[in-house]
Amino acid sequence: MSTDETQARGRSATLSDVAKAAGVSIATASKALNGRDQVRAETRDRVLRAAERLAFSPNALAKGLLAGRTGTVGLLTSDLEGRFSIPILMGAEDAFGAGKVSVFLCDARGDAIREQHHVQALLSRRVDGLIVVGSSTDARSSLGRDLPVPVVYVYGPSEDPEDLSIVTDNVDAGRQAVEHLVATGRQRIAHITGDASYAAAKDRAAGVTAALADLGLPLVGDRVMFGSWNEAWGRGATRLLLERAPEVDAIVAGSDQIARGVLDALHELGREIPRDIAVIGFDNWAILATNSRPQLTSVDLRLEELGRLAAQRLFEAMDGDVRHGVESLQSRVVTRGTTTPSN
Amino acid sequence: MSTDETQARGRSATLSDVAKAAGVSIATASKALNGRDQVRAETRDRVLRAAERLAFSPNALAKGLLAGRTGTVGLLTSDLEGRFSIPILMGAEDAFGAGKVSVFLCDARGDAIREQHHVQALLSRRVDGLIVVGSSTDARSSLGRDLPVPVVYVYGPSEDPEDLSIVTDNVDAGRQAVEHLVATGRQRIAHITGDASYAAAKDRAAGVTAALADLGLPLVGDRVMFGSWNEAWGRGATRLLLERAPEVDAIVAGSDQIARGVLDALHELGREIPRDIAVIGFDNWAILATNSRPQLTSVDLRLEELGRLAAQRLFEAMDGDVRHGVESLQSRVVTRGTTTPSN
DNA sequence: AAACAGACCGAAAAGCTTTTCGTCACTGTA
DNA sequence: TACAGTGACGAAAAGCTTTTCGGTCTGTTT
Repeated sequence: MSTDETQARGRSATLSDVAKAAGVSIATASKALNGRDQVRAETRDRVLRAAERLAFSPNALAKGLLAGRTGTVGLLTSDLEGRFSIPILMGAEDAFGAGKVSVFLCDARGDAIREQHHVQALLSRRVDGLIVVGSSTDARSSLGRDLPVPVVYVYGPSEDPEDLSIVTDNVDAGRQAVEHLVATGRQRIAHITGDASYAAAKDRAAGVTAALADLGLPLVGDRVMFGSWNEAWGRGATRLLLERAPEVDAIVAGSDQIARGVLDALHELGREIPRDIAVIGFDNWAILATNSRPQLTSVDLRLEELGRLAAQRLFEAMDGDVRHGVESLQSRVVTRGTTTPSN
Repeated sequence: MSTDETQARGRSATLSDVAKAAGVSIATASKALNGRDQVRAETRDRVLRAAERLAFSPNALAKGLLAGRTGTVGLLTSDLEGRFSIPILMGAEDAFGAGKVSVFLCDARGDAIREQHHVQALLSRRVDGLIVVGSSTDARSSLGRDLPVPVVYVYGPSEDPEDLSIVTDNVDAGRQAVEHLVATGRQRIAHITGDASYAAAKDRAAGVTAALADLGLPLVGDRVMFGSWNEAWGRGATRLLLERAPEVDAIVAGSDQIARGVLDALHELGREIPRDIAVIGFDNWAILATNSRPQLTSVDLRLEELGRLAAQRLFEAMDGDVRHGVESLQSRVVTRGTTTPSN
């Protein structure tokens, strides 16, 4: 068949191909496809059909080159497991609107040089903004003030107060854990948590002790039990705790992992949960929380919401509305079987 | 100070700015920066210094527009947890070489429409290729044969044998699990696994039964115990199994999650691990495997390697060396305390 | 009939880089 | 002296889209 589809084989169709196929100029084709007026309905139709037929998809590179905006952002993480990054990515995708903005995900693996490398690559790709996900809630070094695009730090704040950081309020999270336990009738509360060198451990512990003090309740075991972020510590600490303070009727575990260890030890020691003793964790990590016996009540740090807010702030910053400092989000308790005798 | 850095405020420097600052033409500046010859050493030096001073970073959009290659690939996933995607992403990043290629990560969340949307967005961004990560090892529908860029399916294969898929050999994985148990002295082996509608469950079970048959060993419990992919099933199935066949001395669990449930139940029933009974899982998911008591021996599905290979195949396909069909990778047993009385 | 308005469309520039090819000056040679 | 050859550099095109502005054509008004 003789055809005027002169589009080269393999190359995807260009606007010029569409225009030729529809028998109009490039300018008219562009206007027709972008819903501009100044195009007769019949002409627009012809162009749209041609575009459809050729599977035309406008070249975002050319568009970005022209507009100065690429509709892409970089998400820089060091979170090897994707435990934080993925929910944050999803929240960001939601906020941006699917398809409107695409996200470059880069994993620096904790290596500053690799991170610098990635930043360079992202800037040369002309991302419209950068989201930096911390590997912990501890403050991390800033990417610097002189980047040509806005940056939002998430989960772990930047050390530079001039930067904008979006974090979960971990002190409040600790407080909420205690308040939930008290609301479900507990009075003798202990706290087993992770490595004291982590801000997450310190902050949650501060919230726990402050809430207990406010309520006039003791911290059972006399002090916060700092240790490591794993199940083994949860088990060991629980055994120690029950020896020293067998009257304990609730344990705030510093993470869901620790909580799993706590539950394990409690089972072994013959305590029934939640009748004899309640347990609450942090992170609300489904794989851990919904598979324990009973299912684990946990403080959800609202990572998707963090991502959504970060994306929104990034948008605002692109439009010139730049903010500074740390913005905190409240966490929220997700109630399951370890604190309430549901099913 | 009077300056010839006429680069507009805020806009990042362009090659034209550099050329002006160095007092040469754009063409010469380009050649100097890209190591082309036909540039005098002194001139090259001047250009390099100017570029440094202006923090010049070449616009990848313009380069991509010209070259027809963008140095970007799309990674399309439906794996909400990032459990498969992140290791695969990291493997791919490794293979591409950090900074040379950037990865768009898109999560379709199991929604075909959203997926189509993302594919469109990626194509309009002119990615050089696509990696599709399945949400399970079951075959998934193909993106189609008429895409303008090569596609590699990872973890779960495409239904279309014309596509290239890179997967772990789950039958072999099941076989390896049995062989490891036998090598460590077990003879009475049972298999508790997930939902029989999943290819992963069926394949691993096939490998287990085939290996047992080859070795002339019985499948303890008489049949594969299919159920669900969670700890509760692992616990329940273990209790059932020990009632029916108390002589069992090893359990192949269909996943690390199930294995955790198995371990839990075995503890409750007073069996000592690995003295009385050994347990092996699949996935080698660190958070589960290294936190159990004892630590869990598991079959590693080598996701990073999968990602690396996918990236490599994608590269080859970009260069015209297109392959078809399913390429299988062997898994590998990671030995820990539930099969060998180490520490 | 002449001028005008309005609707529709096309030419061209801008955005940035790479590459090709042409230009220029200079050196060595016939 | 004239010429070819060479080394260094610049002009310009290509890659694709959007937008502005000017042009054409039809129909209307005085």
